[in-house]
Amino acid sequence: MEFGSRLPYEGADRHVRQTGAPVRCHHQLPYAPGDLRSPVASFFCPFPKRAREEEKERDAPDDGDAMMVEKREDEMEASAAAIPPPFSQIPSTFPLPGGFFDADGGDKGSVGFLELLGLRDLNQSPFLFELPRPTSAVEPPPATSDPPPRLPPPAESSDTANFPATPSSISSSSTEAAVNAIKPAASSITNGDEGEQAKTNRTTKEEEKKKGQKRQREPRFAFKTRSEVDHLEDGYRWRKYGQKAVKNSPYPRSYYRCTSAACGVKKRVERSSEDPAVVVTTYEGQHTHPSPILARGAHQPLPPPSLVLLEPPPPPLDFGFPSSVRSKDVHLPLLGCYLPPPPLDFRPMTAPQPLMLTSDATTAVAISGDPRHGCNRTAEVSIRDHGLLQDLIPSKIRKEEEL
DNA sequence: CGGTTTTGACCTGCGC
DNA sequence: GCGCAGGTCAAAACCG
Repeated sequence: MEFGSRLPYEGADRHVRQTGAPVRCHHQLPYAPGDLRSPVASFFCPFPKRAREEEKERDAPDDGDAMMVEKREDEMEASAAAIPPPFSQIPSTFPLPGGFFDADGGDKGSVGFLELLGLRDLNQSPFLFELPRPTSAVEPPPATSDPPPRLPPPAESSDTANFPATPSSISSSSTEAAVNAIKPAASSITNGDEGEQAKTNRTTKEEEKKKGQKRQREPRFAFKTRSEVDHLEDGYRWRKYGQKAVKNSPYPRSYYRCTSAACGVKKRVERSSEDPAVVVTTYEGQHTHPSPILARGAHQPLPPPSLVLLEPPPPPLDFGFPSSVRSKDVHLPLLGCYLPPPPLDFRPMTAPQPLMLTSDATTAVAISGDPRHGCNRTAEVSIRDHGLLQDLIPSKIRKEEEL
């Protein structure tokens, strides 16, 4: 049996399976998307090992920190579950009850989302977003779920919706592979003729092969969430298209694809073998449409997506909500919105820039870095737009940075 | 009946 | 070249 899914996983996934409906929770949300209380634990960029290796090569040999990060990423990818130190270092502790939000179970005291982002201690903050996409796109970490106090909703989404259907965003230097990877998928869905599409896909790959080009995956980003629910609500509808047992892990990995036509976004969901309470979700690609849920879920005319996520205003962190809430319904603030934004002006970074956070084409935030590398960039926060970052970063901080 | 999930088979990349 | 593991396909089953 290839699918070891009938084990512990079953229970956790039941919520989704029983309904047969779109993987989406309809329960009362313990918090609104973007709410600080959301359980996102940590982010990491699981982009292709190879790419990372290449990047690593380019990286200065003396960049120990960077190396460590990469290694961890590898490990992470190897077993999506492993929560390597790097992440454990992340201010993963959310001031929430029952450690629900405690990404790594550590107890480092209360830490706000911003702090989580590394703003608390820019010089040391180890964590967060890594956008290793060497040449191109940056992975906008979805600030997902968590609570980014304010996530850029699909609205900015206009971003989301307007994102050049993917490929372009992937970029400049991004290889054709990336583009091809997306187009085929999108078209297949659109035509409803997956069979042909699949063939097309393969054909494309073969062509790439002939050309001697290596197939490149779409930029991906992942995050961990402590939740009982495997599939976290993120504002989009997903269709499960596969499940595989994961080596060295009792938990299977599920593969989902965005149900929207022409949207080739995929995501993988799996539980950490080390900590079953942790769900690792990896997104690949970017949505080419607005969140279907926001579009229809509201009872009232929806404000611009961005606004939607912004409200209700995150209440003071009152972590006293019922335990029943825990993990039952985990809604991620439209992660899709964070998917690879249009080509950013990210000059080829020599080394992985740990803590790179981007919300859209014009926003980039290096939350941390290696001081030795002039990563003063670290604390370098360049906010050029009014997207996610602005919501995430207090104006005060921004001003300071700008000065 | 349309959409989603399940799941065995198949494809692909990678390490040895 | 071979084997393994990850990823995807697609037919059948399932569900509302």
